[in-house]
Amino acid sequence: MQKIFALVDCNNFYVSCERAFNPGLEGKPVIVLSNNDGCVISRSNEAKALGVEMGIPVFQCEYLFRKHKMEVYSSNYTLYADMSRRVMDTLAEFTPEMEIYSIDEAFLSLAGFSSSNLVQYGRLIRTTVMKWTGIPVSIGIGTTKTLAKIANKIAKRNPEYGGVLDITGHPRPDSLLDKIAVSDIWGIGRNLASLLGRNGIYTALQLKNAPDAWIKKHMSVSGLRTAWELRGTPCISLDQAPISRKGILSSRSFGRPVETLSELKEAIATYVSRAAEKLRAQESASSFVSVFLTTGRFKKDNEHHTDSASSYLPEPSFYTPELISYAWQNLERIFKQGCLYKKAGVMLTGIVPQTEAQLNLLVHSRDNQKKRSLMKVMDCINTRWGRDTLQYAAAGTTRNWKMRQSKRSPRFTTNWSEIPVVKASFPRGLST
DNA sequence: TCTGGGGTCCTAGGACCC
DNA sequence: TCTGGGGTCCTAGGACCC
Repeated sequence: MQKIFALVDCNNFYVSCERAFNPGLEGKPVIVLSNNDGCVISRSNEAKALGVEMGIPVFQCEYLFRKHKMEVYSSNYTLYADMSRRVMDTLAEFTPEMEIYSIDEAFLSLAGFSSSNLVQYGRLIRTTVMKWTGIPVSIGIGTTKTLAKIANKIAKRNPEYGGVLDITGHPRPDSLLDKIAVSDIWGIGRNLASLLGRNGIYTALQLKNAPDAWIKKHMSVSGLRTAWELRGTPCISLDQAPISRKGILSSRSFGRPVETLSELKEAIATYVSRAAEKLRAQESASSFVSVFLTTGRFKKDNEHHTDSASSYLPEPSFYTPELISYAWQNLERIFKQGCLYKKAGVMLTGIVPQTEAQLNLLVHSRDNQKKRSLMKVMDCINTRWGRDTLQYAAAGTTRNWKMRQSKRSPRFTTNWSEIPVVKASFPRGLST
């Protein structure tokens, strides 16, 4: 059966989440910042038009924020993750097969749907998501994921498509590919785009028609897959299986430089707890724990200092206290007195399913069942009542090294005390 | 002064095996 | 002087994605 993919992508997702709860932001330039209020990571169309670039550091564009009275928000991932879940739940109503590709994107399989009605169906999806969640989306449809991605991009840029474009059903798809720069193709980043440019290949159409041997030689098999996908041959399949991560990283920049070991220990314990929660959520255990510290990427070379240390566990573990103690040992090995650290992180690798963990003949601990129960109770309480309802003393209580988040909106949908308040005025006689 | 936080996949090269 | 022909596994680094 002919494959048909739809890529549904939320427009300016984080900004749209803020707008869903604050309609006053509609029509205004709105910006959402990265963690630690460092960079711009989401912009409304109005903000884009005023010249705020994606990924730009805040200190380089604050003058624009002030000049145009932009609405600026810290990121509120609790809210965005919950809104994402609502959008994905809605999309799942429209197809039996779908892949959640990122927090704001999903691929839907529309194989078997009548090809003459695809655009209409896309419009129905679009209006439903808007109605049920308040989030605007764009939809691109094609016979491969790469073509669906391109169709989505075109739909988003050209309002005349009404937010939905089926590139495969278009009378002259090549005329569309001719207008797409190679750098706009999924899988072609800055480096490959410049390599292609040096070889006279500037558009998606040119890449589609380039010889396989040349592509393979210069862009490896991934490049070849992209070219084939442009030609309509699916090489990248829909990945429905819930992902089991091969490495789990938890790291943050500090709100201010940190130089004491005790504060670093708090931070590392905090990051281990986060990483271990993710580990248990996928029912895995980790056998290798790494810790890194850095004084920041933007220092001059002689002032810049980054170090990391790792250790094998005697046997794979999902037990936070144990992981913290190994992480601390690593931390102590790399900590240097007098360094002003800007960021630290913990990486868990060597990940295996809990049921397949290779036990150690010599040190096997007998109370795994107890540890499992304890972790389960903690995870349940923290899921039910909010993150860190129960936390490790090792993670500290003041945490004044925490990242800056000076302009975060309320967690409208996940926290009872931050739920939106509706001010209603009732006609006389109806109020109780 | 101020610059996010996650991930994946591929290749090359070295160590080692028979 | 001449020096095989396969493999595997691991790591580092580079490319990409959101």
